[in-house]
Amino acid sequence: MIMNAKKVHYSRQREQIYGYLSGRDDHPTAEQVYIYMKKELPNLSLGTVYRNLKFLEDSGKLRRISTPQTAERYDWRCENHAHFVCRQCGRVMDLQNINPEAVGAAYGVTEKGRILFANVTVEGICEDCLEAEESNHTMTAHEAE
Amino acid sequence: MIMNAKKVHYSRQREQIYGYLSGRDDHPTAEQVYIYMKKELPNLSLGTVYRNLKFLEDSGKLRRISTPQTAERYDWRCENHAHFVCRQCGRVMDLQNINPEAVGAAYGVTEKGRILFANVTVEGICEDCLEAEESNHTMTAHEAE
DNA sequence: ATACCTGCAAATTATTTGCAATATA
DNA sequence: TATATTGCAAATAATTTGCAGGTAT
Repeated sequence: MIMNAKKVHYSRQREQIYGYLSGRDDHPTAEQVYIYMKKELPNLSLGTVYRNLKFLEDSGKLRRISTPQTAERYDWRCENHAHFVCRQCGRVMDLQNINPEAVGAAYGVTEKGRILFANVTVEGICEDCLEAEESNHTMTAHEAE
Repeated sequence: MIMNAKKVHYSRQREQIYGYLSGRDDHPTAEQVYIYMKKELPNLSLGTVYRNLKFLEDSGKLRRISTPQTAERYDWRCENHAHFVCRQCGRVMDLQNINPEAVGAAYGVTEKGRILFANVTVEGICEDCLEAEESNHTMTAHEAE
């Protein structure tokens, strides 16, 4: 049976949350969005942020990315693309686009299921953290393990 | 300065948790491990399960895998390999092994950071869920969106 | 004997949800 | 006016942690 599609009302909160996210390349968490937006909308609530992030995700305007860290991050670039995550500082950087079917083929998806998306996240230590670590070592000598 | 390495004591809990995980190919969550282990060790506590999973992960005997679902899953296969996750039933299946450097190269890691690991997860609907969905459709006619 | 580990319960963290009030269509 | 959306606070879910007692070395 036809589900009566609920009509979407405009909301300034939703607009601004999307506006904040779009264009940036640093994949903020819900909390980060909240803290920033609070400056412009002082009585914004965290629940509203979560609700709108989910709404925007469901309507295909945002993508949620799960990293080995706890909190989810949000990305306005919706084409399927890879990420690099620094294990030290947690930064998430964009890499190239991905063809999910191709990834499935490359890594041996054998069954006849439907492929919708491929999550490719390269983990490591970013250049900056690596440098910081090195200069740290030269100063304090060797650490044991 | 040399950190006095703490010596590891044997514990039956740790042994059995690892024993339970190793060999299986369905990637249980901490809760699932707990529920099962409880049968053999009736006064096992969930905290102990978490502590040991983390211990085993840190000592390189288990790998933790983050899927789009909430709870973390644990995998005794530690070589870097890809997974297929069904968005419907949540099942996680093993795919082929991965060379993290190769993935980095393939998707354009440009900076000189260190590459440690690559997370490749193909998302989709598995064969079983697809069939269930289809037989459902033939019975109940079309759904609108 | 010492230090690691456990069970238990309370604490944290991330996210979701019920509800009355408010804004949009 | 009807209903989507909000703010607030309470509720969940997943995981972590402090502590007192138990266990391995």
